[in-house]
Amino acid sequence: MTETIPPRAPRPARGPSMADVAERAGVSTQTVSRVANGLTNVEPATRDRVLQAMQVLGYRPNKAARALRSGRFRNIGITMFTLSTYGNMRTLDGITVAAAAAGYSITLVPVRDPTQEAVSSAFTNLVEQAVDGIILLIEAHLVDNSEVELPPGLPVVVVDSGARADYPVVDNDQTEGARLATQHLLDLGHDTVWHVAGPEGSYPASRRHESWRDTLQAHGRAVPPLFRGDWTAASGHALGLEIAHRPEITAVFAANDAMALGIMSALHESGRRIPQDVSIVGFDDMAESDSFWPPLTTVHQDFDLVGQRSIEILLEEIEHAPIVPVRSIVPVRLVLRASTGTPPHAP
Amino acid sequence: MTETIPPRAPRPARGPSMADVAERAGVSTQTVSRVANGLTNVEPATRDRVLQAMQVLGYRPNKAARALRSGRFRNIGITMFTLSTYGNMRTLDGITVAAAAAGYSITLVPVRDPTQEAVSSAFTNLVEQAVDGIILLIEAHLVDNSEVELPPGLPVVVVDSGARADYPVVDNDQTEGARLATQHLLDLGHDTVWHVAGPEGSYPASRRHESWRDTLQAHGRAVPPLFRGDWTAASGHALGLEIAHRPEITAVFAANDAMALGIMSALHESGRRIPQDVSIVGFDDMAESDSFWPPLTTVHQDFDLVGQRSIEILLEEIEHAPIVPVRSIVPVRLVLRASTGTPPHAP
DNA sequence: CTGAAAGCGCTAACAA
DNA sequence: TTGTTAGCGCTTTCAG
Repeated sequence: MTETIPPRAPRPARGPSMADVAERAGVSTQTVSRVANGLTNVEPATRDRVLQAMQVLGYRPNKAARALRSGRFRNIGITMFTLSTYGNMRTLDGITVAAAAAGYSITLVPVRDPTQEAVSSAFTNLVEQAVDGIILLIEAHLVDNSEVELPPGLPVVVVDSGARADYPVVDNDQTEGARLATQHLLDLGHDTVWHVAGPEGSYPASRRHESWRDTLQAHGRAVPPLFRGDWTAASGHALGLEIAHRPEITAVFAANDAMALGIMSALHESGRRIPQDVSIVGFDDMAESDSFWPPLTTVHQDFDLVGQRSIEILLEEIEHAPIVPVRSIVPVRLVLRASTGTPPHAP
Repeated sequence: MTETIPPRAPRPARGPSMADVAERAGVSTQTVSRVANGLTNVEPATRDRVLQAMQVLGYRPNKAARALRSGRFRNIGITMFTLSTYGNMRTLDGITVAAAAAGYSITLVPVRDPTQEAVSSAFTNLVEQAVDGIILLIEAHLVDNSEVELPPGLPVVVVDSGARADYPVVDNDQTEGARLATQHLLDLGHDTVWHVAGPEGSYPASRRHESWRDTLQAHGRAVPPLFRGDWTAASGHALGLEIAHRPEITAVFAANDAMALGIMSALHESGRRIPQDVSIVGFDDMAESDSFWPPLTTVHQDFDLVGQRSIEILLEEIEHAPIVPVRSIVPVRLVLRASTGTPPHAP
């Protein structure tokens, strides 16, 4: 469907420079620089001539040269796995908006796989970008692994991969979230709670898993075997088919909303009622969760705040201080909707 | 929850330069440059000494200086509204991956509102970024408006805002998608099809709307009044409540999956059955649509391909040709699932 | 295989 | 208010 593009002469590599503008306006480059930077000590008449020359020539400042002089790029690098999960996408959104408000732009460096090699190579890549600081949003244990060398010499903030003590970290309160979810189901009268976890190697998945287990143990409840998903609704659906066959399962805590959706779909298919037969709690509070059927009880994460905090800490580092191991935990809350209820009577 | 960060001495602005490495290795900066760029004409022993010096000093190349010399940044700017819609997010993902494969990184410049001012100011911002080209992903009529000056002097590709003839455009086949959706419902035997549209000012929303209308007219069917949503599931839910009260509505084409989800949720709430009472078709084919209840019949968009095409065309422009008004339409397809069926018998 | 020189576009510091 | 000088870190060109 793409029409072919005829080959052409290469476009000229460079646009007009300050020198060109200066020549056309009959002033020095310095004066052009002053105008470009909005300094006031320029005769209005001169300024106008310069402005006009810029206009005519289509001048735009060369950021590379500026950065070369100043040593600053006003740009922040972000490493992340492809934006395929809701949480990552929303966090990126929050970071981008907060950065823009502070006058910084964002450079994305994707990581293909969660392998140590891919991560290390992304770090190398990142360090060679024109960035003043780095946000790591890869939510993998790998980051936690001290074998992985974090990018050196640059301010770094780690999001959602929290155990490293040597770097500042911003993290949702995974532990509290999973506790709230599990506790809620126990409070409704369920004997125990089953868990559909996120993939191995994911830091948030592990934290939610551990907190679910700890909460059950704290109440002296049996800890059922784990269901292992991969964050997708499809994986939730597959596991949900299994869950539907087991009448002893009356309460499920899914590690994210997409998997919860898949589970609910499998339960519907199998003729099991929600929440009369099985109660479900998710994690994320996607914009759509309120429109799931039934509306999903879930743990709300404040992604915008995560983004804001990350930028705040990173800019502090960039502009004032060397790396400081701050640890910022963003609170979560349980949103009660219709997917949870009291357990069915014993058969 | 954030521990306070004590004020510190500002971090040193610059890291070690090539000159530092050269001095430590006892060679010229030129040799260091050769090693840094992986050129082969360096004695292995020399190379090793240089590499070691880099290691010790923690050298990283200064991209600004490099860009200043080469006139190229290997960086692409993207303007978009905050990533709150599925389609935008997936397209960004596709673009990022395709760009990374070509050795380019991505700089994000968010646009707050769909006002002419905000868009223009984002363009200005973008032009001053260190980018070699620009992708406009703001899917608004504004872009189409020739009053809005597109960023001058830089290669540009416009995604999903297609009527401008003066710039290359990549667009999903909105028209064909809406036609497929509407036709499918008519083929099932529905007298007519109602439409829940996206927000005014959105280019894809308009195209889907027009194509829905045209398809009905081509079949000599009544064109019912429009329902107007804003892409969110919440807006779909609100309109769905109204739809549920109208037994004459048996077939609905929603302009995206999120709104379709909201509509379905409202229908469930109101005790209307899908598809026995009302059939629904969406647009997007979100990863989750297959797990909606019932699984959603929808129009699949190939976002990865959109990303690939955009990058392909933009790089062609950057590396070879001046701006060429290519127009690339990415095909869509209808995915049949369980939310559509024959109309109910007349009462 | 290695080095010296020049200059990319810009701005800080100084001079006029 | 305006101009001159120098140099940020790197790579291209030309010599050795």
